Amino acid sequence: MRSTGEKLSTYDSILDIAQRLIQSRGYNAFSFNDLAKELGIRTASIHYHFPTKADLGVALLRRYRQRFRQELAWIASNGGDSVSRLAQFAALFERTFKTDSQLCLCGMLGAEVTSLPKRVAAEVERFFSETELWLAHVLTSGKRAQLIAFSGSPRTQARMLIALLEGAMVVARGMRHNAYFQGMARSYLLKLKAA
Amino acid sequence: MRSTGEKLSTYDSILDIAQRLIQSRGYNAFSFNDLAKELGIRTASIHYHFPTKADLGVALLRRYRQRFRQELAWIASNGGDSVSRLAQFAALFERTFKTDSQLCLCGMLGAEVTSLPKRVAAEVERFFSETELWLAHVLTSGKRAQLIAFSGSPRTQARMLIALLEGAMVVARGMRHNAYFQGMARSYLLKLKAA
DNA sequence: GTCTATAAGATGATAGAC
DNA sequence: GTCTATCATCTTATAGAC
Repeated sequence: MRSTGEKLSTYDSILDIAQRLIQSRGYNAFSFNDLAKELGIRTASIHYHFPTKADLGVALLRRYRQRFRQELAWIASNGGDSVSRLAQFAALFERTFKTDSQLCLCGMLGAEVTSLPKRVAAEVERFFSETELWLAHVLTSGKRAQLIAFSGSPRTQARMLIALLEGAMVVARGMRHNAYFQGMARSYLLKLKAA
Repeated sequence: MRSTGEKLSTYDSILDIAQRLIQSRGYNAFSFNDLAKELGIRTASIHYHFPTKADLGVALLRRYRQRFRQELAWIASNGGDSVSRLAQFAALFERTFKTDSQLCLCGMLGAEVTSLPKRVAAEVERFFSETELWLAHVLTSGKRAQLIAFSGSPRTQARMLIALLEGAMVVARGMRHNAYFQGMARSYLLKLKAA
């Protein structure tokens, strides 16, 4: 239990900074030196907490997946219906992008996956699998309750929504057009609503 | 005019290899050494053709944009209707991904844009702007001819399709699930068809 | 837990010979 | 156009002192 204002451990701070750097520059474009400079310590000290860069990557993704699972659990249990859950899901991505046009951590790493340590790549894979499963479940419930209408399998529909959100971040960045996100997720979700 | 079997110039070969490497690993994960090894020459020789890595990036993106424009021009002029044009557009991306699960060059660079030389980033931006414009035009024609139905602006709809395709590539890669693409673009295009 | 010192290797880049 | 030689810099990582 962490009380308000308590100073973060070096371990946690390293993960925080690494996450921000990866979401904005990518795994291959941040270094132990970047972390060391921001923290005001030496790179050797980073290696004390994370022996290799791959170890840091794995730890970061484990934390990221756990936090994301918690967000999904909260959305699933806060009383909203399926339509509202999808909107809240999309809002998670919108919120991330609003911060300095940051990508989803796994969106970035998905693009870079070929040049990533295998253990890190495996964590990325798990993130998408879990997310797809959760979304497919929401879509299935929504369809059964006749709140949502779509053709094809819930899994394909889940994939479309994830791809749309991840892609929207990538393209919005590529175009350096921050309002890009605005209409898009909304447009898509509107179409899912049963008439 | 290049006759069949004519040997590629070193200049062109460099661009070819660089493109493949960026589409599979990213701009920050390929080096002049990678190019040199594949070509059987030294890195100094690469610098003769492209003084800096940024120069190489800009030249590559100019060529990529030009080729992409030609593909779009062909699609616009080969007699198909709007629905067929959208399908052919999506097929361009599907084809790219089928080759060793490569990303769209600008999808990859869009993700990496924050750590890219400014001149390179500017080329990425142009790619997306041009593509969006072309797609919006096709969508507008299709709607006018009552072949396509959608709500919202053609531009938003164009963005959705681009985001969906770019995102699908990123996520399919992240999941190392090559069949991911299969249903998705198809599902989306089906929904666009006027009843 | 953090430091200094150090290592081995990669990277983008240049000068000048052939 | 390609080479050798060389450069400064960065990068991940380790050993051992404090």
